[in-house]
Amino acid sequence: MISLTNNKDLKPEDFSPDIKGLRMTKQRREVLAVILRDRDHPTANDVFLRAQDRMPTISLATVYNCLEALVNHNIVRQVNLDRESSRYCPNLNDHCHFQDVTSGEIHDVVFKEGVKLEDILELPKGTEISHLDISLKGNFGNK
Amino acid sequence: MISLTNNKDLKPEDFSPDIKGLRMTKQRREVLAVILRDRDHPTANDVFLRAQDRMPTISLATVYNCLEALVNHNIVRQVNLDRESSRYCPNLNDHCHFQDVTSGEIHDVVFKEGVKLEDILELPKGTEISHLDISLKGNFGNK
DNA sequence: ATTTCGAATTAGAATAATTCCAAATTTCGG
DNA sequence: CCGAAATTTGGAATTATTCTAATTCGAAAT
Repeated sequence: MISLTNNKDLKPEDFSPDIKGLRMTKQRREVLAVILRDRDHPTANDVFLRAQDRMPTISLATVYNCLEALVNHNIVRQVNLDRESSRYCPNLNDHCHFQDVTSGEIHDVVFKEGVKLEDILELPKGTEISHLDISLKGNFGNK
Repeated sequence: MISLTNNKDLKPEDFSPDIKGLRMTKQRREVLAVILRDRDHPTANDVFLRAQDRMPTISLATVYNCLEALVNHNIVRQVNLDRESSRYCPNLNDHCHFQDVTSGEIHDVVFKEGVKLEDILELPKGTEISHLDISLKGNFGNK
């Protein structure tokens, strides 16, 4: 099994035919490879342009289809910041996103050890959280 | 001065000519009145439809313009959930948004007393947060 | 009151991201 | 290998939002 969180130099051929029950077509493999290669939170169009290098016939619609499939199967995360185009992120660990206002770059940010949402939010009894999205904007410190 | 956070029954005429340095035109007053009246996080189009009741000549473009002005002057907050249309919220206190998956309703949620972000996030030294957005989805408890 | 002039409003066109569609192709199970 | 089902494809359609250019408004100065 391939680690989905820590591979820098994968090639499309490296992926086994299926991942998490999702049929891995050539296109899906390539789209996933692009997202795993440059972990810079690309938009669908970014992914499209990069995928074209190795697969000149791929279409933008297919990239959208592939991204949707990958997101639905929890292989890739969709990141929405304000009204901008969606971006895609292969980091499946719990984390949130910090957009640096000067560089535009998006950084993954993790919670401190042991933090639980119930501890910080005033939620009525019986609330069940299925999705959580935290995004920040500002000047990202020297990492 | 009018409280912007706790008025249920305002009429457009109640607003003084300017709020926070923003010139209050008829349309801006009406748009603001709509948002203060029904605090259900309406979209721009919702606001447009409601504003038309009292002001049949108002245009959708104007509603967008007014909303932008109100948001830029921190009189109203813009709320973005996933890729859906923006919604607008007159609650200016620190809070986040919980969308109930069954009803679709959006609830304001506040932080527990004394919670600071620096306490819960692993941020590099020197980071300055200018904007923060937290949104949740799931089943909202019995409030 | 009237004039002036920048700001605001308006209707409609334009844009951009995303989704839809229908046809062609590929894949999988038998 | 065959047929059904899924996927890909290019282009059209959709939708939220922004832009544009013309008109109107409104406050301040005359």
